[in-house]
Amino acid sequence: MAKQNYNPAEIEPRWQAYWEEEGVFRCLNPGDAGFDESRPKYYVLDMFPYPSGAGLHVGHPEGYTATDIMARFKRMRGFNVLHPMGWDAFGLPAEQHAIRTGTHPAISTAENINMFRRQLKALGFSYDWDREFATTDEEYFRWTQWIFSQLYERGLAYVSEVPVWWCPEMGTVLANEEVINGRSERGDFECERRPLKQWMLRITDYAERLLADLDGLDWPESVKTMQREWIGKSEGAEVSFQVAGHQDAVIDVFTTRPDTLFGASFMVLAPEHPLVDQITSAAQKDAVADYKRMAASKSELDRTDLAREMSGVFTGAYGLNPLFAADDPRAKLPVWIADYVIVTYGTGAIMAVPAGDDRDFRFTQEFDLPVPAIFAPKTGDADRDAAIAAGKECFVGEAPYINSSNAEIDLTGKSMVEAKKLVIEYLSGREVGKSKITYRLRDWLFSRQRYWGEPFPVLHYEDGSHALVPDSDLPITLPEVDDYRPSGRPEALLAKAEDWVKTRDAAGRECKRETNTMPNWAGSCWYYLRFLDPKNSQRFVSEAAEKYWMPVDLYIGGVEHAVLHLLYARFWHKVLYDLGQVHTKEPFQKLYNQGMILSFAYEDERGATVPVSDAEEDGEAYRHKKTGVPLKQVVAKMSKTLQNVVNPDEVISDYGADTLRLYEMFMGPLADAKPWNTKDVPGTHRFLNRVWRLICPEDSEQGSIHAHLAAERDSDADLERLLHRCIHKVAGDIERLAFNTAIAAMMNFVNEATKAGDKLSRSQALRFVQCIAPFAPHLGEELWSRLGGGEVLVYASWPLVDESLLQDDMVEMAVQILGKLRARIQVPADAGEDVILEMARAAVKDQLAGKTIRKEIVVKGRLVNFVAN
RNA sequence: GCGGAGGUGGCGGAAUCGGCAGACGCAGCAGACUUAAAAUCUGCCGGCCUUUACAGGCCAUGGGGGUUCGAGUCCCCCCCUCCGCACCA
Repeated sequence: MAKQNYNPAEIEPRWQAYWEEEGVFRCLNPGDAGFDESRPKYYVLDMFPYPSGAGLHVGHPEGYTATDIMARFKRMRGFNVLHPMGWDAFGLPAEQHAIRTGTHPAISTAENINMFRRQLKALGFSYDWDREFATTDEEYFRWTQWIFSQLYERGLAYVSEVPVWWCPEMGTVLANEEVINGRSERGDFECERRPLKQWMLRITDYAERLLADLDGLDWPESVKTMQREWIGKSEGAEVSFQVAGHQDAVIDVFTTRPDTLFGASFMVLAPEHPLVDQITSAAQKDAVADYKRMAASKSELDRTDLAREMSGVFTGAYGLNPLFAADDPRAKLPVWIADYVIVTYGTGAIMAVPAGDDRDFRFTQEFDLPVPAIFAPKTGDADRDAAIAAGKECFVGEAPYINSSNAEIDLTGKSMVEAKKLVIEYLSGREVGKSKITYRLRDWLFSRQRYWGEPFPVLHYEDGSHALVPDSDLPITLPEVDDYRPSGRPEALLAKAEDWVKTRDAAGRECKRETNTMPNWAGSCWYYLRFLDPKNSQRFVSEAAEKYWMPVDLYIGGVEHAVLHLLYARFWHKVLYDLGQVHTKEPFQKLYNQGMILSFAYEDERGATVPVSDAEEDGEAYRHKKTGVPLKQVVAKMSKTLQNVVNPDEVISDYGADTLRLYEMFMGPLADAKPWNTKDVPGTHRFLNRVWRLICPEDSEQGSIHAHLAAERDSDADLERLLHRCIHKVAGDIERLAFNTAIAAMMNFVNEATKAGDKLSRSQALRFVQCIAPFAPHLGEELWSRLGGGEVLVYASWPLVDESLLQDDMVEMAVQILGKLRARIQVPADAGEDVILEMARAAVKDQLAGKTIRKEIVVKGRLVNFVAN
């Protein structure tokens, strides 16, 4: 028999095979034979990956290890745990690969999934693989199409011709959320606005609920803030302005500050505003046309550049302030067009109040327009106050009103809230205004012109009408095409499949299939529901499974999905809730974002990147191995260009999966970004080795353990105390996702147990092994089995903690004088204040000599502080 | 500009409720074992100063002020880093 030490390459595949063969992680549903409904449930979910051709990188196992520890811990705590994994497999990369190689996306996707599955299994994650599916499976996207039909029937899906983002490089349109500063979020390609006929989803109908329901969620505040900002609710008023000399023209504006209407001195329309041509005077016609042309040619980036100067042109028309009579000189407001007003927000027109708005004020400075003062603030800066009251500076906020009255209302002395109310009441009474809520959120542009996505279950007729494909005909599958290359025109790729497009409806009428496909986000909008009941052919999920498992108790993934995926999924979920298909208003009760794993990279003096393999440490500095030039160490995202990518397969082959899992959890807090340090990995591996040697003799025969662990005997009291503390600390830390400190606690125990030699008892060894098993499950099972722990460790219940053992009989306390440490004393844990004080005084007798004690502070178990001088 | 998170040894980080700053790990130093090395084990390991030693003192959590017997933690001002939003009326 071969002698062996800790050998992950041998034990890890063995236990993985065992788990799989025995179906250890199979998770039962209500109604299944053997399902125990007395146990509480726990649904712990990873954001499922897009299976790219590059395989797993070290960022993936970070979140996956965290959820796996939680899943394993909750199982040991007696929960029914649902911990599934699947594939977000529609998307552009597979299609681009197809363009390059001619391989059908379905084939490369299947290959990538196989690679990902193999890599994930090598990490020992406790997924119920029986529930695995890909969004590209017909039996899955059948229901994605079905949900679309539900949206359609509720009037939440519609076709509209609106200006949308078209990305020529990707050959598709994109949603607002996918375009940042006029460039695509994926790939960073230039995009342009084009009016195109597209499918839209009415997410704006849910804006208020998407906003309000954030409050009840246990999510990172930063993500909630991002969603709130994206929804962008603002409360104010809509005000209608007559246009002098144009009976049929009314300019509606949206304002959050109706109380400043008395200070309106001009108006601004977006250059694209539909009224511009109608109201422009003959004299201004050319100037306006020129300006419109200029604004249209500007890229989105130029238009949103804050630093640039304000531009605009007078239209020659005048709006009339509804607070004043038409012949009152204060009523007449020149109407300008300017590109600082954007057509897609509010009504695309504003009333300009330079005394109360910084942008409007800057505009008056640019074009030398008057600034009627409406505020007289007391900011404490007398010069500034005077300038504001004189209309020489603007003031944004709440301040006492001046010059704000007409024959019927007077804002003098009113608060902002009162003033807003007064003005809105005045306007409503005359039907020239009303209170109004505006959202920044736009409807979701839901169609793409690409191949590798879900087809729409929609038929088009010659007369321009369209209808849904009946549910019984779902799924609509993708046709075969020869050529995946985009045409360069905004035209759907599926249009090339003419035989597929031309079809007949159930009644035999000729019609054409919708040729757009759904965006990548569609599949991830409801996958968490399908995991509950993935094989159901009658419903997208059974009622019983949905009622039992929802909501997701813990959802871990990257912060990059803060707005897109998480907002879209919440929207669909709420629609399903309204349809009575799910019973919770929100899908994800607790959300947690893991931080990005960064890596060191090296730059020479010119800032050029040097491959990590060419850098060497030279004392405190770094230099190039070959040329010797000094290098600077930087922390950066892992990338091919920086040549600092760490490959998880290599880490596993060098140290094993347990070491990789443990290292990623030990690096630092889960939520933080942190650099991968190759030199630290052996440290965690050493720790696992120490755990091994604590239980197995060096060069042991297979399956052997230390002689003193072979039979049960009395446990050493000190070690028992340390063990209880360790178990308690680890359990608490897992609950709060503080895995780094949990590991530190286990290291402490192992250090102490190692020093204690053969005092460790079999029972203690078994309990410690249970404690470490969620982190290093293969090592855990192996040692559990060698110690004779019985059945598989996965379902052994978490060791009990005796609260009374968490504290020592004697505790060390600090003795301070004026807050400075002067001595330490050992006192019985249950000692009274008198006893403690007596011992403390004795301990610092010399330092107290000649001083008067003014006050004595005792914090039991911590310290004594003498206020003495 | 607005909003959010953060700044602690040579490095990653700990300090959960205002109570002994630096747990745990890495790197480093010294020693044991070894013919030697690796591996392993033990000890030391924030800075400055006093001291033969034992010990002891002072400073220290980005900077400055404050509250408190006591502040990494609370309050005010400032600096820096990262993230999000960005003419949103």
